[in-house]
Parts: sequence; structure tokens; C-alpha cells
Amino acid sequence: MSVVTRFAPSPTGFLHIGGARTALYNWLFARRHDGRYLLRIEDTDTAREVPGAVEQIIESLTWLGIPPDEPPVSQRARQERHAEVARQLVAMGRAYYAYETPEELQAMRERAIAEGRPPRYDGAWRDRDPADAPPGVPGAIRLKAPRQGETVVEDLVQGTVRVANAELDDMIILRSDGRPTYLHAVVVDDHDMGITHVIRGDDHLTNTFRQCQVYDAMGWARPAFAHIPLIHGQDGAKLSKRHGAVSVLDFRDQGYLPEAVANYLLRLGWGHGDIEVIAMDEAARIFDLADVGRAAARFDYQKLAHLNGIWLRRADDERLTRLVLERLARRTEGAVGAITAERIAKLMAGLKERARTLEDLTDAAAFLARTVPLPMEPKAEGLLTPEARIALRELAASWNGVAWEPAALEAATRAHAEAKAMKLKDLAMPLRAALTGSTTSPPVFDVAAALGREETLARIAAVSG
RNA sequence: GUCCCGUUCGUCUAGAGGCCUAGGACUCGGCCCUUUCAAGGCCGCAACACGGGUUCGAAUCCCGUACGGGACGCCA
Repeated sequence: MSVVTRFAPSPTGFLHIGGARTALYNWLFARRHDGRYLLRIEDTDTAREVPGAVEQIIESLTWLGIPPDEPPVSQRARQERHAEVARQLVAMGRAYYAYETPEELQAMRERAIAEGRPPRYDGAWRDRDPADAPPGVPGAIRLKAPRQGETVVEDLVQGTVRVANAELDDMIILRSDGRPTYLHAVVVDDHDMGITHVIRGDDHLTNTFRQCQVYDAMGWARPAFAHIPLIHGQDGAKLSKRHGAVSVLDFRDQGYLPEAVANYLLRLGWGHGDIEVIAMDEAARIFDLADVGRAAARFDYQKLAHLNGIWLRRADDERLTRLVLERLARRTEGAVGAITAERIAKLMAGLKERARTLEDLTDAAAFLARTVPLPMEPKAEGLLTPEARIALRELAASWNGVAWEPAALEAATRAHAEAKAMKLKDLAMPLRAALTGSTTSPPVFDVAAALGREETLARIAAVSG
């Protein structure tokens, strides 16, 4: 039987990073087994739906490199089918109509809690004659759950999980207004979509027992379940905005690379020996649910940043140049010139070595887009002493006739320093300040080469008069 | 309250009874390299929640305790 997995978010907002990991694991598992990975939108609650959420979820998944294999399925569109199954269950004697009002149920729950009992439906209508039904009142359909024995789930991550059926009450599967409840709709959809493996957050673990009862009542084969732990913030509480970015698109906007985010998410709660840096195609070959941990993991932004630095250095220079130009254009609210683009492309190899995020990279590349006089950082200004300015003027003069490429410039500068009995450092640092306005940059002769002869001399002239 | 799940360095993890004086990674500190900053290399700090068992031997198996999380809705 071929594997079919699904990611099933509700369209109540942006795609949370925790949801992204769930999607990633579904994607990896499907890839690993040459199966299909589907997306289902759990949109039965129209009141909570956020406009544009579906598009944003798909955009997020696509950015991460894990778009669904097929167009998304809308749960709402399948409501008639959910209702049909619920009625079928009634016809089979596995479900029944119950007529308590929501207010009565609420009161029942409160009373139970006050008396120290578990808040469960008492099953009042379970054995009552349907003829007793109050006229004109639409009932809700409840599943007639087994009262003896236990329900056992063989979870691929959590192991064997069991609960006494006496702990479970008769859940509502179809609301009195005819709309299905989530627990029921999920089962019907997963069955109809041929889902073989349900991989989801472990907040659904205890719901699984009830869902299994629906499968069992319908005589449907249960899919395999895998409940993965949730992601927490640094303080152990559920990851939320106050911890930092939580939406996938936030990470994109903050300058993280999708392959780094995916890599980090994969390693958060999953391990495979000592490997840390792993590409998704490689991961798809070795991913195993048995290697997923069972405890909640805390999100560590620093480790993500470190990983992002690694992927940044591995990334193609052309791609990075394009991404930096986009960011630069957004900052200056205008297109960046061809000359700047050329300089950035030329220096990218040195630039990316020093950055962790695209934001860092853009900061570091910004000086290439400027014109004289350059804004100077205080530390850079400090390097440009009167003596240093004179030395720079002499250095520039000594470059006459030198080939404009890093090795030749460096050789010429070293020779000049030696002739002047100066340390290379005492020329290189002021030069860096003059060319970049900063005390840190890629190797300064690479900078000079990227800037070109004319611009380099102009920048030196601007500080040495 | 009831039920379910979990617990290895600060964090992510390796570990499936002897290979563990517990390994790797992030962070932090030191050194090296070096025109700066990074990157890289080397070194260091730092953990099996606790208590009982089982066993010749337990981070690994069993039980209990503590702590953490989750679920108990005509939300998803």
C-alpha cells in the first residue's frame, strides 16, 4: 500500500513554525516512502476563519520547499459527506440523537467539576426511545462509544497508548445545525482521502482515542498514527510571539534561508547520529518516525542563526546577490543600479562568509551602493588620523600601473609598506575605513577590486584630500 | 479534578544492559590562524530529575515520587 500523508491546518492565521515542522515531517515521510503528501484546510469553523490565511499557508509551505502534491482539500466542502456518515452511524445503531441544549451541557459540566467528577456527558439519550424526542428541536448526533474495555492506539512515535473506555463519553459528531464536529470530520476525510499515516502534534494524542472509535464503528481500517511533540519557547511555555518570530513568513522576512529553517526544524525533535547539517533531499532518504523524540523541544534562535550562516555560505553567489539586491531595493525604496549589482556579485564570496542572515549580508553589502563622501562609523573615523590620510594618498600613488585585482594590489601594498617601514595593518585598516566607512569588511583588496580602480581612488581621495 | 504523554550538559540531541571516565551541535570562555570581522582549527566549562527494585553489571528494564506538557467544547 502506498503512503499518503496530509497536513491539516485550520485557516485561522499565519502558518506557525510548529505547524511547519508538522508539515515537514509529513512531507519527509511521504518522500521517504515514495508516497503522496496532501494539504487539507480545516475550515469548518467559518467564524474563526481569517481571510487570506489559506494563501499564506500555501505561500509558506512553498517557500519552505514543501508545497503539497495536490491542490488543497476544503473540509467545509465535504460537510454533506460528514453528515451522511453520521446518519449512517445512527442507522447502524452506532450513534444516536441527543437533545440537550448547549446550556444544559454547560451546566452539566460545571456541576461535575464542582463535585470533583470528570466533566463528561451522562449518556442520557443513549438508550432513550427516539420517540421521546422533543418536537421541533433538532438533535445533535452522538457516537455510541463502547463502555467496556479499552481503546488502544499503536503510535509510531509515542508507542502503545491505551485508555479505559469508561474514561471516554459519547462525543457529538454532528451538531444540531447539521455541521460536523472536527473529530468526526477528520476521520471521514482521512478515510476518504486514503490517508495511511496521520502525523500531527501530540496535542491531538488524546483525541485519537475518540477518532479511533469512529473508525471502529464504521468498520474502517485505522491509519497509522504518529504524534510528534510540540515546540516550546526558550522558557518552556508554548512558543508565541513574545519569544520572537513564530510565523514562517516572519523567518523569511528576517533573512533566514528556507533550507536553514527546514534543517533546523528537522533537527528540533529528531536526531540521526551526530549529523547537524542536512539538506532535505538527503533527509528524505533517512527520515524515520522512530527517530523522532517524545519530549517537547525548546526553540533556539541562536542555533537557527548558526545553521543559517552555514547554509548562507553554501548558497550560490548569484542567488544571494539577487536576494540582497531585493532587500537593498526595499530599503532605499528604489531599484539598485547595475554598477552596484556588479560590485555585490563580485564581492559576494567574501561577504557571505561573514553573515548569518540575509539582513546581515545586506548590511555588509550596503557600502557598495554608496557614493562619496561615505558615512563613517566612529571607529572608522578614528582610524583616519592625519598621518593615515597622508599614508593612504601615498599608497594610492604607489598603485600606479598595478593590475587591478586583489593579489596584485596586495603585493604592491606590501611592497609599499616595506619601503615605508610600516606594518601592513597600519595601511590596511585605514584603507578599509576609507573604502567601506567601517572597520569590518571582506579582505580589503577584494573590496578594492570589487569597487574598481576609479571608485577606489575616489574614496581614498575623499578622505585624503 | 480525571485521563494521557514526557524528563540526558543552559538549549537541540547521540545513546536500544557492559563499547559511557556519557559523544556531537548551539551558546559561553581561552588559544591558534589573520589586514578587520567572520569562517576554520585546537582546548575548556557543563547533563543521565529523585527514590526504590531487577541484574555480575542500568542513562538504557520495572515500580513509585516530583516536576513539565497535553486533553477533557454543539473550537480546530
